[in-house]
Amino acid sequence: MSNLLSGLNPEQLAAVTLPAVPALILAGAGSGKTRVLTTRIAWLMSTGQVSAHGILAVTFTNKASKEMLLRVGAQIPVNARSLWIGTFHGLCNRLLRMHWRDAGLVEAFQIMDSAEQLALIKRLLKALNIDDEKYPPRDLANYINGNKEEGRRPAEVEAWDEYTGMLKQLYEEYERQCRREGVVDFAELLLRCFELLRDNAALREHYQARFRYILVDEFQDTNRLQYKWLKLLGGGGAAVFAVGDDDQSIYAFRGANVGNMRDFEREFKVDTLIRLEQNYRSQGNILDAANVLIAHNRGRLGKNLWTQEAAGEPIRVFEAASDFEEAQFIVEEVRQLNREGRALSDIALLYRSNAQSRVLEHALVQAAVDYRIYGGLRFYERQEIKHALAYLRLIANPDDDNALLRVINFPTRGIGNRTVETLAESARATGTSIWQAACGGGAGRSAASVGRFVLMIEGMRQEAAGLTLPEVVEIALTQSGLLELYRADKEGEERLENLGQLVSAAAVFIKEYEDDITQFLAHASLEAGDHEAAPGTDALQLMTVHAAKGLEFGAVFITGLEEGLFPHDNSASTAEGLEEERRLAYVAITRARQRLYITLAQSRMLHGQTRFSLASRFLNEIPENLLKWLNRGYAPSSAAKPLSSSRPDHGLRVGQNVEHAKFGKGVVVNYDGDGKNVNVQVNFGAQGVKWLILSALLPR
DNA sequence: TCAAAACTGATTTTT
DNA sequence: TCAGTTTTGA
Repeated sequence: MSNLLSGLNPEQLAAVTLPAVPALILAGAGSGKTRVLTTRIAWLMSTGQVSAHGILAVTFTNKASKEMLLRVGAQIPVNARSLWIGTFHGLCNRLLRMHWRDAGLVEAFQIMDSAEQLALIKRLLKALNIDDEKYPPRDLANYINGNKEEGRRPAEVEAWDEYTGMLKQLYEEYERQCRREGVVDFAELLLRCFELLRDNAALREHYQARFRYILVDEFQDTNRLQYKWLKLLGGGGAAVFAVGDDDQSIYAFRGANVGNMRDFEREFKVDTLIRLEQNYRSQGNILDAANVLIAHNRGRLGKNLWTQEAAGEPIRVFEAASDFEEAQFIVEEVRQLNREGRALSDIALLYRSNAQSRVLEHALVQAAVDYRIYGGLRFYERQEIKHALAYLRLIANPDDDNALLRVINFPTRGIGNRTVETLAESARATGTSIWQAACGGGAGRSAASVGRFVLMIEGMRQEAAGLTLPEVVEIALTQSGLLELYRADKEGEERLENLGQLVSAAAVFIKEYEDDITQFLAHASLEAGDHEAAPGTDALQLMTVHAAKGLEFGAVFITGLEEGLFPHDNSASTAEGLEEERRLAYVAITRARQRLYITLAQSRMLHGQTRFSLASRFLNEIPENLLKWLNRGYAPSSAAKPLSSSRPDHGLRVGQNVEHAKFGKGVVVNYDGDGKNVNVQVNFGAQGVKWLILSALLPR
């Protein structure tokens, strides 16, 4: 055990060895958060305070829960089955599978991903003859998910006019349809599990008595429903150990509520708040910059990172004339770093929005620098995989309309749109699934084709009964004609390969978990596979700042540090939005170990137009003594061209820097008029974009 | 039934 | 600008 605890700093040690009371651990970036979490689990078990059976550890991503399990396992022998470590959704799925009857679900309930949820909504609107321009499917999905994440069923939803009344009604219809099909969406997993525990005293007390220790990772990212779920489960006096960092809360837009941290302190009567402020990642200047920047936010729980490391290098700043030039600079610098011996995989290019990657990629391709982008298609999201899974879903639960519609005519088997619509209508009329309608005949002219499809699925189901999961997958691939289809397709080679991998995945699954189709499908829905760089190859890492959270690199480039882009225009108008942008910048800075670059461009191509902007206020918030400007006083180059070739005599130029007595520094975006009456549009960054008369401006 | 043409909207995203 | 979606037309 001394072994287990050795090397921990005093705060880490205090957190790891806390008694069985609710505690909030404020864990700064790079402060050894995961180590504290895993060591606490190992310590609790090795000291005999609790067995694996009594511990529940919750994370947000599969990646995090896998890592946690791995690292606990490295410290102490564990039985992965009795130790419940998983994502909120994964754990709720586990509980609902065990108690499906009490939860009011069908045994083989299927999990819809976001795309499937949207497809179901579109279908619903069509069936109900609702104008999808007045009620956009996306908005409706947000409305439904939003309500579920607040714990509200249709009955609890407020409606005050025709429009909101319709939304409420559609929410009801949506639920009815989900029930008919035996499917649940992601939010439903959480809400249904919450309600199960809330309404079933015996079950609630059972699990409250079982999980005496609950550990939560990334607590600042929890939404209201997840918080309520934790409160319910920990309500029996469990020691809830919440680890989080309010300064790294960057997911408010998807329902994360930082306020949960304060609520937790109050409602769980936390009197042990531990701050992990020693940073083991970044050098001094980088940490200083991060600390000063984040200090501009209000209402923080408060934290100041420090390090034993030296100050290190200053932060390098490069202001380019254009996004193109910014990319050129970065590529040159990356090559230089690489020549100096830094692996490409230890260098990251971070950006606020995905659109920025285009120019960077272009420059990288030209310079033949290997790179990887985070955020492509994941394994289980591939078309051929989705098709294969749809057949498996029909085997497990034929009432799943999404699955049926996806493959009833794929590969094509003479069941056209018309026929499908007839089936859907008759299903609608009788309140059943499309499968039921297909079984009942009445498909008009194409009755024969539909009948063959039904027989094929029935055949698969019967055969599946006696086979192992990988065998069932193979049957589905063969009998559906998917394999044949892709074999005939000269570009189907990669798809065939992926389908082969699906069979392997099924084989791995039954070894690690269970030989059960539904469980495998749940696994596929909850864990769509990762889309990060394939290990092995040394490649430069490109990603959004959001995607970089939790990662670290020797050298980091934060690009596009401009007003309007970072902070983004869409967020800068509210105090909360702006503070979240600042936290995002904080996350970006704290990714770097030794070297940090901040780059910006005076002009940038956006939505097909050249935009001129000023340096980000975040850059101005970093003290000058921490920065090293690589090209201060740089004159705008040819990228800034006059609007018209016939240059007016006032000498104004789009992209020109100007100054205003009240609004300060700005950049000319546009102008209008000639001679004496010239109006100029100026982008003043944080002060906004304004139209002014020329005489109000001074050139700079 | 498919491909071309027209249209639209563009911040961040895991489960 | 450009990618994704929907409409149109042969």
